[in-house]
Amino acid sequence: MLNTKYNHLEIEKNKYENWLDSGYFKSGDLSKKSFAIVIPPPNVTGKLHLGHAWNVSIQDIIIRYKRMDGYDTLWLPGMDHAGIATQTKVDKKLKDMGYNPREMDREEWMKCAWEWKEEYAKNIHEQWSKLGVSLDYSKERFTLDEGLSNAVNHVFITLYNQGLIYRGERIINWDPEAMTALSSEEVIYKDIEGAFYHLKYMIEDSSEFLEVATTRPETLFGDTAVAVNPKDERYKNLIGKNVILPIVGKRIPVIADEYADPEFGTGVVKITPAHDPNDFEVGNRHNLERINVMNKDGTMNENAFMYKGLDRFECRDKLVKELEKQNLLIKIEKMIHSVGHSERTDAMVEPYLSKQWFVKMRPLADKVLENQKTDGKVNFVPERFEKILNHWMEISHDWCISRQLWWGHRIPAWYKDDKIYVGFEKPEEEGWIQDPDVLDTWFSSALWPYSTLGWPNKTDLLERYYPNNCLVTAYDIIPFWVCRMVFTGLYFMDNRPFNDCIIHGLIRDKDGRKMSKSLGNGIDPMDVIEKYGCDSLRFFLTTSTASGSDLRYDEEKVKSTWNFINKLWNASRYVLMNLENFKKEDFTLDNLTISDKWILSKLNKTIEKVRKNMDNYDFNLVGSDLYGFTWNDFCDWYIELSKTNLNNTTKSVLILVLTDILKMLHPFMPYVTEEIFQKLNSEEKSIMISSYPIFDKNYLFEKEEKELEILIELITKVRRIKLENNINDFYLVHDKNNIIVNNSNILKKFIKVEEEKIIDKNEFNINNLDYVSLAINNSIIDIFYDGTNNKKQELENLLKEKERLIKSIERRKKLLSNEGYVNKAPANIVENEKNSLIKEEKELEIIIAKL
RNA sequence: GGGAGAUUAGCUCAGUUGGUUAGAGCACCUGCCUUACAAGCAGGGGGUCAUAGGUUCGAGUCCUAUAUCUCCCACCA
Repeated sequence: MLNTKYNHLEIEKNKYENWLDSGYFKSGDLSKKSFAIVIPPPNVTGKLHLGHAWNVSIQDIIIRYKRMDGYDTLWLPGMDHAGIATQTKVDKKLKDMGYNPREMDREEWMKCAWEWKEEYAKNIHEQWSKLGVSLDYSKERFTLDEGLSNAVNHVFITLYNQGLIYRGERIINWDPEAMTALSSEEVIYKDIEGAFYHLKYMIEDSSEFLEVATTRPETLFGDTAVAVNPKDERYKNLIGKNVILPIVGKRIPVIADEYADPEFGTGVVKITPAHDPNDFEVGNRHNLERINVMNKDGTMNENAFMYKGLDRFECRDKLVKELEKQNLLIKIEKMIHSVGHSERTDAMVEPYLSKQWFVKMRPLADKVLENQKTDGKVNFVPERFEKILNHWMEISHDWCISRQLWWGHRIPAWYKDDKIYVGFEKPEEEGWIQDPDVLDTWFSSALWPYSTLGWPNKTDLLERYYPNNCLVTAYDIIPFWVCRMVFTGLYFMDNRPFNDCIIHGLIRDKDGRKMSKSLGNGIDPMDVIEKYGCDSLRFFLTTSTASGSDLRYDEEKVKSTWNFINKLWNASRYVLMNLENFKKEDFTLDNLTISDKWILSKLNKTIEKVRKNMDNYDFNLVGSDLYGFTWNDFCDWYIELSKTNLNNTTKSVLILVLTDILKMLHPFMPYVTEEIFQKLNSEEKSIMISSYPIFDKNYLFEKEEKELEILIELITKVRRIKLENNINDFYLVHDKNNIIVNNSNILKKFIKVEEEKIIDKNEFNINNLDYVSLAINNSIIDIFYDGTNNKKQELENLLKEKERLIKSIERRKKLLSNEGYVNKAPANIVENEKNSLIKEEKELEIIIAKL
């Protein structure tokens, strides 16, 4: 027999291993229709957080549902090498151990990185198993494994040969700490306190000057012009003259360029083509020299003269002092401005001139935009996220894909003198040197939906599982990942990578703040699992909010989910307790009572709704339907009703309904449903491979369902009257009401009325008692009781009720006398309105009579 | 500057194409240790659906403005 309390620790033990050993997670049954999802590969940089738990729970729900519903499901696991993120962490670890990673041998360093990867991959596997996710581990991939590396090379070489990958010298976002280029998506803009430094650029052979404002004075060593707007009357006469670059003392020209905004600042801009993307463009237009003034680590180089070797910020301080001393500083204006930071190292990003590899995005992005206009588009859930994809594809700029890192796919390009060779192998000739750089980590994850299936080889897996049926991810990953999978998928596979893209939100703390290390408000899902169980966590995560919106973590809600599971547990205890001598051959659905029919009818309506919502990925709706059906219909009513008539039919219905509840809850809470399912059906191996409930219209009993609803209404009203008037002993007097006559056993139990006190009106002749009348289903039922103590209270209640009814009746009459309503509203709704009116009029009549 | 979303009970959130008296969990009040469950049972109170207009027989839902908040993008010499 089960314990009186649900013990999640006990129940969640060993089950995962059993499922795994039984091979239930494996795909490949060719007799079935396929259904595939690839997991968003977590980074091998740390522990999974609540966001991951949410993400994989959604996927597991979909996969378990489809598996039970007869599909051959592939849920392909894997992890991402996470280039810069991992390298930063490995470097930090090595530094803490006393090494200087930059002085290490590349091979040696890679060995450390692989050790790191193995360790973290192991952690992630453990966490996945704690989360109960049914991944097909036989298909697991890693972005740096051999097959995927081959796919990466194939893509790079193909795009290069087709002119969609090029190498060029551009201003890119430079992370001086990791000493690598970044893509614009990897730059996070933050508002920080900075300053506007107003400097004097003296006009050559004159005592006059131009006032130039800059936020980065240290870049003046790279200035090769100052620009004014050609239409700016103030400076028109200076165009073509020279100014003297402060400190440096050299002459630079005053040029005219539209880029200078007369409205902004002083209208004069210093032009530093090697350190600002806009200045770079201006420099191109005017053929200006590009002078790089910084080293890769953010220190100043020889072009900064005496400041050589100083950090950029130290240089700024010293330079400003010197400018002040030379009377070239006009003022320092404090300001808040937004400055780019590296997503991974948080270092202030430096716009920096360097030679990098780029993907030419325009043609690829246009292909996505075109495809979104066809039936073969990616369907976003919720739909509005399609706009995000389109928006990114519209604004997309060329993607900088080379990274000055070691951890990643080495770029398949070799150089000899000024020649470039791109291919799989090093050219045979002597003297070719491979590019030392690696590719952006998102370059490999962009291929994930098909590279994991064996592409570029034409494999059976690819044939069967591409496009994937869906992809599940958070909205913040759309620009990094979803967009890129879509354009590479369309380009290389000539088909969208997935049919549906299910978007969920971000996890926040109880007060709506983002969870972060610096705030210390992060929650470890493993702690939640320890305290409340994986089942509680999963149900909470997946049913607490509508799809696409953020979720606040609230321990109280996890707790209330635990209570729900405890309720399910105890309902199951009740069922199991009553099945001790019940054998399989005793199962029968003959002679169904009104209660049996009621619950079966409700069950089938629930199945119908649940299936619809599962298919639409509306898991919060599934959650509340199942919660309500299980707790209110099954526990509160059917189980109590069953106690009045516990024969084999009732027992069979109990088993049937509970089993279907378990099956529908199983994708959400795999462990507890498995535990109970096996106790209930000892001959079955696992709920995981049982079949999902099917809606059966033969088990819809509208008449009985309605009748029992009437009985429930009566019971609820009588209970209320009993409580309000403090009644224990009473007569239930009816007008030959069959629902009452036929269900006296139920009434006996539910409102504790003795059988002999349920009396036909014609046979009732006690006059000295008080009474309350109820209008139930077109007949009047009176409750007679000794109310000598409650006269005042009763009167009050009656007056209140009278007031309410008058108002309501008035509203309904008005509505029904409105021709537009009666003619245009759906007939059933008008009909209901009429019935309600009749009922309320009757109720009012009773009250008036009584008063 | 451009875009997306939000605003519903004390709190956190649902609310499917417009259609009975707008729902749930938690919290609150009253009464119960009723033989599955007191982490429970029974009953109850609580909402001008941000504001102002409009469309409609009918609006939380559709349209237009406004306010407040959140997020994304762009700009920021």
